[in-house]
Amino acid sequence: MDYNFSKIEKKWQAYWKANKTYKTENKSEKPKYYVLDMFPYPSGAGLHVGHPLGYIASDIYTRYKRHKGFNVLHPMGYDAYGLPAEQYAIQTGQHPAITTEKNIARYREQLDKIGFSFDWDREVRTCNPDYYKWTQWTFIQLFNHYYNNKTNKAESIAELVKIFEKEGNINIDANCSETPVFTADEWKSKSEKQQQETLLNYRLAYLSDTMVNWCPQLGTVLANDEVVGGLSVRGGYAVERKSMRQWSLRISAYAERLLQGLENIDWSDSIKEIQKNWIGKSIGAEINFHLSPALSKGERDLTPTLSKGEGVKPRFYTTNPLDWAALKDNAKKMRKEPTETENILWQCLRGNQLGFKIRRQQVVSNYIADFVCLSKKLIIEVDGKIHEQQKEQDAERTLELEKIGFEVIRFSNEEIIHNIDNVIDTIKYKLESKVLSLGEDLGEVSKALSFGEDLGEVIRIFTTRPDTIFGVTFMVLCPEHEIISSITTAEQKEAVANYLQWTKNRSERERQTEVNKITGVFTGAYAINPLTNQEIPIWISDYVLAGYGTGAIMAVPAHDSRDFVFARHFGLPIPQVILPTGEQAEDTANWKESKDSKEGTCINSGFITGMTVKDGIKAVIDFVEEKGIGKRMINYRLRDAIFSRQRYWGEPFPVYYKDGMPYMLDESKLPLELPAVDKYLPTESGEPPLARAENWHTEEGYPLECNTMPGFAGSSAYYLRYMDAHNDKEIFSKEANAYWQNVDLYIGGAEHATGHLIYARFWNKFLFDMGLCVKDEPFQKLINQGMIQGRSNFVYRFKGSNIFVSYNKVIGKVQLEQEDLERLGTLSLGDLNFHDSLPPSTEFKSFMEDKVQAIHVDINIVDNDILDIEAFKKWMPDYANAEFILENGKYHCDWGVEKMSKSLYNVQNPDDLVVRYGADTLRMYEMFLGPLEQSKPWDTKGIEGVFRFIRKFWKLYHNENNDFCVTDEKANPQELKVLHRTIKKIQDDIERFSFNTAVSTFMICTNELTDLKCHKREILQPLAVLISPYAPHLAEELWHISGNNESITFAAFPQLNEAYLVENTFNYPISFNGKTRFQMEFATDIPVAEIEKAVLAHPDAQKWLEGKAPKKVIIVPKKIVNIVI
RNA sequence: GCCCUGGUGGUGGAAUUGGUAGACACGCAGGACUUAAAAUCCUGUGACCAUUGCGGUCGUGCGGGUUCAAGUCCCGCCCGGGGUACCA
Repeated sequence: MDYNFSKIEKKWQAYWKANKTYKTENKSEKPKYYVLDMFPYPSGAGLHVGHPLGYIASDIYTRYKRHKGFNVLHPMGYDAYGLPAEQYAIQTGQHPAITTEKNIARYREQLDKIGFSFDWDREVRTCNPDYYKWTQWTFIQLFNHYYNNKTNKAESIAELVKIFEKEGNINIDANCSETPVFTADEWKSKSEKQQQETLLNYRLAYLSDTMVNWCPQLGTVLANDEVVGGLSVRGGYAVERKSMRQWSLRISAYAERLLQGLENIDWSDSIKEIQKNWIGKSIGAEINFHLSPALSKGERDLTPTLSKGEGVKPRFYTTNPLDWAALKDNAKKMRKEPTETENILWQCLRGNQLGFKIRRQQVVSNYIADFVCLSKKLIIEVDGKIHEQQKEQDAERTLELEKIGFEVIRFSNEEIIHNIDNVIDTIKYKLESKVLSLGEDLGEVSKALSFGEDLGEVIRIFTTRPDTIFGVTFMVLCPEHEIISSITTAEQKEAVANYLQWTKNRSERERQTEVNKITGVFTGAYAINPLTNQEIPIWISDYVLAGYGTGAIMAVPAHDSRDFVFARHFGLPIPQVILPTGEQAEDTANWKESKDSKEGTCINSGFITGMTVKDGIKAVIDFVEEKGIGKRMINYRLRDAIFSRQRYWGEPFPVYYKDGMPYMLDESKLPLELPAVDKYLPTESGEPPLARAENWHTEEGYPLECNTMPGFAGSSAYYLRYMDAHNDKEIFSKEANAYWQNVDLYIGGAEHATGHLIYARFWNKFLFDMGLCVKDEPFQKLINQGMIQGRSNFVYRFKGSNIFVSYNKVIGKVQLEQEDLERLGTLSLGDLNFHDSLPPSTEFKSFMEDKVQAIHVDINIVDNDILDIEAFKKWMPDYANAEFILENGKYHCDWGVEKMSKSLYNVQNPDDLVVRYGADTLRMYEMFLGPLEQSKPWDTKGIEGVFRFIRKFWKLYHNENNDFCVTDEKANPQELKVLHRTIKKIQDDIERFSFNTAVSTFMICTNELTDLKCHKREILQPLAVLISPYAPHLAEELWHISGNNESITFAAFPQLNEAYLVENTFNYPISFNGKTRFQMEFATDIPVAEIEKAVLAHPDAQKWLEGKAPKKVIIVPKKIVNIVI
């Protein structure tokens, strides 16, 4: 053969290996460039053609950058921990390390055959103790740090402890679990255990009881990104919610920085969007809704029934939450520091002395009454000296209080000091004689009923739409909400208990799949809308999630679809409060769904009526902040990452337990190696496999952690370790990191958007905070290669027979012959006359669809959609006696694009293709398929074209006898133009990662040079460098036989000389009203006016003008001439 | 549902800034070479009309719009792929 690719490729692969051509140094005069691939999990199946797609692209870019004079770091390694190897170990008893080792060897062999320029000296394997030592080390650092909101970075726990010792935690603003305020003294009086417990609230790696995704089949918990639709991503097993004591990483502390960081990195919009959604920032407000007082705990029996007594439902309270919030501090202060006269009077009134319960400094409406008897609605005011100055205000106040049914009596300071007995008598008389009208009577209130104060029982809700607060008609709590037990009324107790039980037993999957099922229960309690003072019923439903916001919502049925269906189902009112732009208010009874409009005007909304949604939101938040009943709040959906796995094949935690508290091993004890176990299964008591290990404790005898780390632990900082892969003193040296900085180009699948790509950014930001790495984003540019889909082939079999019919006869494109019909005689084909009904009719097609069955057929026995009938018969025993109805003597298959999968018989293995066409052809073909980022079907038939091209390229350098024939003859301008046009285009294309068009460019260039019969060194030597990133073996061979002794790897990229590209003439398309009609060639420097003259004079132009004068002539130099008629 | 993407011949795709739509390749058809096959080379290949020749009409998912000019920009839909989901 002319071009012996297998000999050439083996030769140069051996050369590169022997000469360590791709070994990269950490010190160089050259500028650095870091190209990284997402390292693979070495599965037993080996690589398929989808795998190397990204590796080829990154390898091309790497080689290109080397030609451009960069020192390029391009490493590879293995994400070696993982479930498949462990599952295999459980089944076979073989240690997962052995399986992994074997799979890695296979991967390496496959990778080597494709000619990648990885620096294998830097290889990492996450399961290697030298590597996971630093995973463990980083975990210790996470444990020893907390997130300081004031400085917005991670800081040392040791420093935090110092602050606790000095001033407690009052001044600490940390991103931590909920922790009560304590003083320095309180801190010091805590036991060691208590202190450790408190510190766990702060640590970035912390142990806590968490609701986790427990997967019984896998016997482990899973992170949120490992669960989709209630099923595990690996294996598709059911996942349930369960509370377990687990390690978590406080990634939520970094939510804002993870979000902001997206602004400055060059990633695709779609992947940024996925991360933004995953982080899920929502800006809104937390607002306190007070419980309706009469239903506060323990006082239900004392319920006042001021208004129409509807059973136990109260309709009265002395003030509203707003005023209470505003005045409570004053009231309390005034109680503590009474004036002299107030005190004298109080001593006579207190403790039921008069037979009536009197309270002092009670908030009534928006005033603080000095004394009040609620059961008789009597207020007693003591007027000090200032009364003289504010008589008017006091009169007004009296009037207001009378309006709401109170009587006010006043005494002066003098009266009380000099005539206290008289004052008491007056009061007593008033109280005894006062008779309230029916329904107004508050009844006898014997126990202390501090209305205002007990309004302090609040439920905090989170909303992003505070502007809709006037449309709230009920509140919904998540079933886990802790307040439920204390607010549920006796009547509702049973119903609530039943509902809570039901939700508990409902699986996460059921909950998610039965979204349309509306369920809920009324607690019997009411809350007060702080803006309207209306009471709203409090419901419980599992459509409110415990993990988000406060686990409680204010329901706005008119403007939230979930609240809407809930309100409809339970018959709750639906008032409209937002008018979407351009709409009229309507009766919500006629609505089919809510109007969740983000734009519009507030209506029926008190003081925000008429405002836009945007202004309304601001106004309400300002209002609640001012009143101290709510505040601006930002919520993130991002949850802390659960970091424990109850599995064997993962990094052991460097953790031991003392007195039930976790402690970190000393760094000198690292790595803590994975111990041997007898079985890779949980123990009988349900402990993780590590509990089976012997001597799994420290030298002092403290037990070691039995969980292992999850898959993302080892992949979160591997890009940093590559910089200094063999450093046994530190995770990487400062110098190495200072030189390599971060990854310039990262290529990998988009499926890691919410897993690895978030965790790695978090991990990196933490190391950045520690001052270990210099960049706070790990991956500057990210490209997600598209999936390579499979192209499946189908054959059609007549149902109930073993007769296969060729594709075009199924769709009716080719007629069924008389003999075909005879062969099908036993299979009734009905009345259709096929000879007359052709060409294909939909009728025919649907008829046939009913008669035949599509069967997947192995793509390896199909060539160009033509089935190899003999191979098919041998393929499966069932088909040994298959009969065929052919077209033109061939069996044509149908085809379709599906995912690449063994079960669909459409898997392509790169090794076969390398054997048949060579690595260079495979590399170029994978690029030629289409844009890197786009998903596309793998179709082998196109590979022939690339193979032809490569041989044609080879022939530029060789004559008919396959002898090297490059000459030193001077190149002519035409040849130089071809070369430099190619240089320009190839460079442009690589820079914008458009590898498919680059391959086309090589083809065009080769076709042109072939036509020119060009065999000149001046052209062909630079051309070899140009193609070297794509077809490195071919290029290396041509480079050497052209007389070079060094590897082509570091040859300078050909310099573009624009001078060769200058065109003297341009062939103008002449268009009329935008439609191109003919062409005319003009010199590029000719004046526009002359072009116009010449064009209009052209006979063809005259034809199109039809004698009319052109309205306008547009001439864009070197682009187009357009004549408007 | 929401968000992101994409939709161009029989197929993969090209058209980078609004300026000749379909480059390049596959496939297909015809031809050359050959005893034959493979390989190689040449010609044609968006659809429709015309075909003796010149040629003409339509055409980038659909419907509008902006412009001298739209695959490309704007508005409204339809369909495929991916992400996400009671996230308030």
